[in-house]
Amino acid sequence: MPKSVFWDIYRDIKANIEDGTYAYQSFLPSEAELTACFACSRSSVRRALAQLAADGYVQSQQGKGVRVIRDPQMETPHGYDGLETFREMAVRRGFKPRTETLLVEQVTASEEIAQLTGFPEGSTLTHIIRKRFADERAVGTDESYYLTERVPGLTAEVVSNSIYEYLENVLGMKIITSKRTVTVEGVNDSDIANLDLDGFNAIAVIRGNAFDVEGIMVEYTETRQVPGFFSMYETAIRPQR
Amino acid sequence: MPKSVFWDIYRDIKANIEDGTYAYQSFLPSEAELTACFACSRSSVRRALAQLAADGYVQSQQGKGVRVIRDPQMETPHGYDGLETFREMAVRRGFKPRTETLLVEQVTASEEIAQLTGFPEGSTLTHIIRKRFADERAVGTDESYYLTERVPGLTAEVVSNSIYEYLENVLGMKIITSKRTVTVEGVNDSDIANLDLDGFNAIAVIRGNAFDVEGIMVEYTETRQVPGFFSMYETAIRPQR
DNA sequence: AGCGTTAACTTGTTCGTACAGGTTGACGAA
DNA sequence: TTCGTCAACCTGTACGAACAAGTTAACGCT
Repeated sequence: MPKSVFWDIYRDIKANIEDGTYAYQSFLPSEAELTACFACSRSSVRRALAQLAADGYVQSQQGKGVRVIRDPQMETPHGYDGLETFREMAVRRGFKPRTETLLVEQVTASEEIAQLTGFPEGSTLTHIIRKRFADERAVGTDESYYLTERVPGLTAEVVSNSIYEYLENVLGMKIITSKRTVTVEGVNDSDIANLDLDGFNAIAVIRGNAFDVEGIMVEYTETRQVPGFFSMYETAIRPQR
Repeated sequence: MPKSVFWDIYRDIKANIEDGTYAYQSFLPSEAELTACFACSRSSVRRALAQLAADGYVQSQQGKGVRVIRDPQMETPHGYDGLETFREMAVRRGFKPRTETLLVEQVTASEEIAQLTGFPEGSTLTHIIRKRFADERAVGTDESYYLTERVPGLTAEVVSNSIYEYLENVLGMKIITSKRTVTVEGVNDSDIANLDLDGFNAIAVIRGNAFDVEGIMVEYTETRQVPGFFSMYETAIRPQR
């Protein structure tokens, strides 16, 4: 269900921060006041506040209160995972995005592929390579392996649109957890052959795994993006252990 | 206090995942069993599980259970914020780390600096520029502004060691929330002058703010690191709203 | 005036309970 | 056998209560 008490509170407070009702550096009403205001339990209020803190909107201090630490004028909104989609990035920067599918094939995971992707050796995988264009400039490549057993029907036609939408809307599958490693590396021969590097000789490399609702790893992706076409946002909270 | 029930449970389960007692893809004991096992309330167990999920160790599925989605053989451990410190990176890769302080000065925030850093115009700031060496190769620069009022005593001597340790141990200050943006950009004149780029013409740029216990922004940092000397790890969980 | 105590707030942690909702396998009717 | 029902598990959400611990300002004593 997309509705629950604490998410309503979360959205409400978040909106008030973004429109300036709760100003940057000011204190939110106390948990007791919010509890009364929303006519719910303190637990629900606290859960909403915890989510807001994880998203970098507020920070609470024992004995004092909960302070707004997000200035809507300064900060750009990002998706839940902080990683800007190629399409989002392109649109935001005023480029026309286009995706070209270079390869769609079924493979059996060799030891080498298993080592690279983390899939068990011998798995049947769908191997996909795509190229990203912004105003017809090749700015990135995307090489993915999907577990065919759980993600069937990935054809060239399907892949040319959004794979994410296919998973969500057609297969009714949801990605719950994603793990990613970001590095910056020198270009390789494929990059030189495939991308309009515009003279650059280093690129952003994002390698990641994705897990479905059952906790099965269904995707391994390696995305390589030209400088200027990669951006990532993150909020980190120091644990109190 | 660094000890509380749910952190104990968190650590215990985490250790069992990392040493293989709870195997990759297996289910944890049910919340009821864990509650009995740890002789505590279900709430505490659930809080520990929530933290483990946020850290990419487990994923729960309603009606079934909590599955281990971390393979200790595959994945490298990172700090709480996923961003590898320069020192950590150097040590891990077998390089000898060294930090050189290029500048320590007090400045008053001009409109330009205010715009860049997010500090209020007119604030007194400590401006620091440092250079990072790995085996005597200049692989990164670090330009920071600290709010002098809250972070006093930043001299060249102090800065040549770890600023973080100075904040924590000498000033007794803690950074609670950090916000960061990561991009890959073409090199500028300073990079060319200061760094041993080894032919590379693009670098990782990490811009970030840090907030202390009071929720006051006390630091703005821009870190620029040569390709091969930057790595970041992240786990993202899709919200269920 | 200066200073320590205290009372009244705040958030942090833990407990217990109840019910909603998803999953699975056992059971019985067709 | 086949299929639907249901009971017995599981996690998800929400409530309420109690106490610990940090902060602040008012108060009263010196």
